[in-house]
Amino acid sequence: MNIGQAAQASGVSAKMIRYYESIGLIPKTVRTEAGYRVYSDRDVHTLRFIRRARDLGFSVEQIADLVSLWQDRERASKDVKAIALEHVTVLERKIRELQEMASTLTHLARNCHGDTRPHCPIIEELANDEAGHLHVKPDAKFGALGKAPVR
Amino acid sequence: MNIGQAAQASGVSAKMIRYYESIGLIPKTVRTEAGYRVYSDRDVHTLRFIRRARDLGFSVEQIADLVSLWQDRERASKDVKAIALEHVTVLERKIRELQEMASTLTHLARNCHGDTRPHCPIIEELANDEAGHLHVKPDAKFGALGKAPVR
DNA sequence: ACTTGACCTTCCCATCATTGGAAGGACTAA
DNA sequence: TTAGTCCTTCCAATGATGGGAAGGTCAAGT
Repeated sequence: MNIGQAAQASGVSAKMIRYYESIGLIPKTVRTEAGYRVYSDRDVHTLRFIRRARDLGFSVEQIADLVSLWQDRERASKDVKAIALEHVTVLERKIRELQEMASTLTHLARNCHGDTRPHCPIIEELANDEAGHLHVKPDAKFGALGKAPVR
Repeated sequence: MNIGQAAQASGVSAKMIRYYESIGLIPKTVRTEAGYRVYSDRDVHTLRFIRRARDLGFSVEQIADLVSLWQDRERASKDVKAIALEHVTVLERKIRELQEMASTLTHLARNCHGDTRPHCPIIEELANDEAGHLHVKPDAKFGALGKAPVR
């Protein structure tokens, strides 16, 4: 199977497969004489495992751990559980931050007429020198919405 | 006021002030003969406005809009409100995604003994060829947790 | 006057996951 | 043979930010 077919079958783009190989998340594949990468069903299985973990928001670093645990038949389930629960903690913190942002904005928007007049509490709050702070102080983990990498 | 003092007073790092200038979010400042940037209280006020908007998760692009609306005394409040509400929509979608990730993982972890035996539903779910999909399909806006840029 | 140390300048690099594209080789079907 | 699709590697960009180097400037203390 060539990389394109493996990509199709696993849901991981060919670009990302090469990238995962380059960073050592997956081992280097066998090549044809012409240099084409060749994938087995087993490789596709691994790629799907990786894609699902990405869908759950695990970082590549965490996925590397999960993959090796997956392939280790002697592993303790607590090792896997620990990674999962740690990730849940991070997810929940981020959820709280976003909820605070959303509720602050919703509150401000509710008090904004939204008409053609210039008065607007949203702008006024942002410009307010007194307040000095808003409800949310994002930690150094997640940035603005709308641009970050993905999947 | 030099850039360090402006940074202190506004809560925006000197690095970011120079960056914001380079991308045109804030205008080029006056310089001393030696080339030092000089800031007024008004500039600091603008920087604080920007920092608060960042704290609420607005992208630099959105902030550029907000800043120009802020400085336009004739602007209609609906223009500001529209930006805020659009952002709230994005925030809420992201919150939902993260909640689904967290609940899927929590569910799996609850069914994992977390002992020294190898049996682990978390790994099994990730490796499951049948399921083909998990609950969450992140959109192309936000990446894995734990690494993205910020504030 | 000279040194020290804190500040400033610009420039480049790294992050993280991902996409895009260019240039060129390989394969397949007509 | 040729067209078209696939593959290869390499380089660049994304967004917001931090880190650091190399060098200039300033203010205070000796």
